Amino acid sequence: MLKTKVDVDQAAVILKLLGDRTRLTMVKLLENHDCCVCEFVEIFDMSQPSVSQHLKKLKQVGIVKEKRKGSWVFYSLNKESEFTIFIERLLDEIPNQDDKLEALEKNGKRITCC
Amino acid sequence: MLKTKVDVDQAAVILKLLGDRTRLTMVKLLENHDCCVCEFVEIFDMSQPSVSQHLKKLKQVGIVKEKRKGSWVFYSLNKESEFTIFIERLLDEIPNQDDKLEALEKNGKRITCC
DNA sequence: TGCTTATATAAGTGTTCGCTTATATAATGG
DNA sequence: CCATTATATAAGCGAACACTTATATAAGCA
Repeated sequence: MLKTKVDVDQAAVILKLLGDRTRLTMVKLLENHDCCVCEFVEIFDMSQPSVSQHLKKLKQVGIVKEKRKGSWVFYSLNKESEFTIFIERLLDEIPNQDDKLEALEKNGKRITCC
Repeated sequence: MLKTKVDVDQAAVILKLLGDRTRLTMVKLLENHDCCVCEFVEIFDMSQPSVSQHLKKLKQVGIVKEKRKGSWVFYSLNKESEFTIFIERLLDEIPNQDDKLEALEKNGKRITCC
């Protein structure tokens, strides 16, 4: 049987993780694009360890997954999680953040990574 | 113009608040019923100050509102908040918690409050 | 008025959080 | 193999969090 609703405790865990400006923006960006760590470092103007730690938390509960390509590690939304529908509905309610990636593109910082 | 989406920063604040098992369950219960503080104390088996502090946080950002009736203070979902749609869509994704109120009712603890 | 019940606020405490710097690991290319 | 680049992990730290107990405020009632 397909589970249509997420348990309250599980939902609280997801919401707590997404209740952080940085992680919420990350996940919204990943809705439409795969991104590598160094791109997030640029976008959030944040140290690389800090970015890695945020991504690790998102990965631990299965919100995102990673794929290594050469020396880069690309992150993407995990579409097979039991929380996928819940998260996608949630992301529908917040505005697109792709302007942040476009800004990278203009600075040539998107291409150097990919 | 009606705002259909919630700003990322605002969304993060809401999600952080709802990213707590106790507060999320409270809000889900308030979706269908007004509740007073003492009922939450029973339901969550938690100290009265702790319950009051959770409700205060929810009130501060406008998620809930309060109305005094005699010596009791009843809390309800604030339907006029700019986050109302966002929150109601979110609550749609988690299961009804009314069994907790029904349990109170059976113990006669619901009536003594209302 | 004084007593009881309901709720709020204050203060203290251990835990979690998000960051930092330093270091380890992994892959690339000379 | 060595140097460089990308990423992960470890350790430390101040701030925020969720609780507690003690106390204050507010309403109801004898």
